[in-house]
Amino acid sequence: MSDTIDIMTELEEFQDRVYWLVEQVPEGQVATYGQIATYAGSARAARAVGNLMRTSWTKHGEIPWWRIINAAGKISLKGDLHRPTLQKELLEAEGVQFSAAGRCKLEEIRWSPDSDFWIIE
DNA sequence: TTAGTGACTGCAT
DNA sequence: CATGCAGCCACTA
Repeated sequence: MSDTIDIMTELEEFQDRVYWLVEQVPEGQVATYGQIATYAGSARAARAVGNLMRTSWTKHGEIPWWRIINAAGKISLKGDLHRPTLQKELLEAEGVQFSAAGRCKLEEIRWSPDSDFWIIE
């Protein structure tokens, strides 16, 4: 019984962690779905992270959802038709540049948890 | 509780 | 590079 409760708790925490992590990504930097999934505790839940961004980005106005892109350094084009355009505009407004192929230099602007990440409880 | 779904990812072609 | 494909996982109805 406590097992079931623990599992449910973990799932809820995963979701909350994802939102929290996304909030940590600073302006001008980006993070990948897989990255967020990893730091949230489930390295292979990248797809699930994408789902969370898809289903509730409008409900979390404080979350910089546009700073989350795919591992190829590109903006995911699936789903909503207008969101990709808006996402690109928002990122470019922060100084993120995209190649003609729609790819940004992930190696240079990828966010990584620094000291304060571990200090915050 | 089960089955379907998708803003993903790494590897092969 | 661009596609295709199978594996993965949390969310939802």
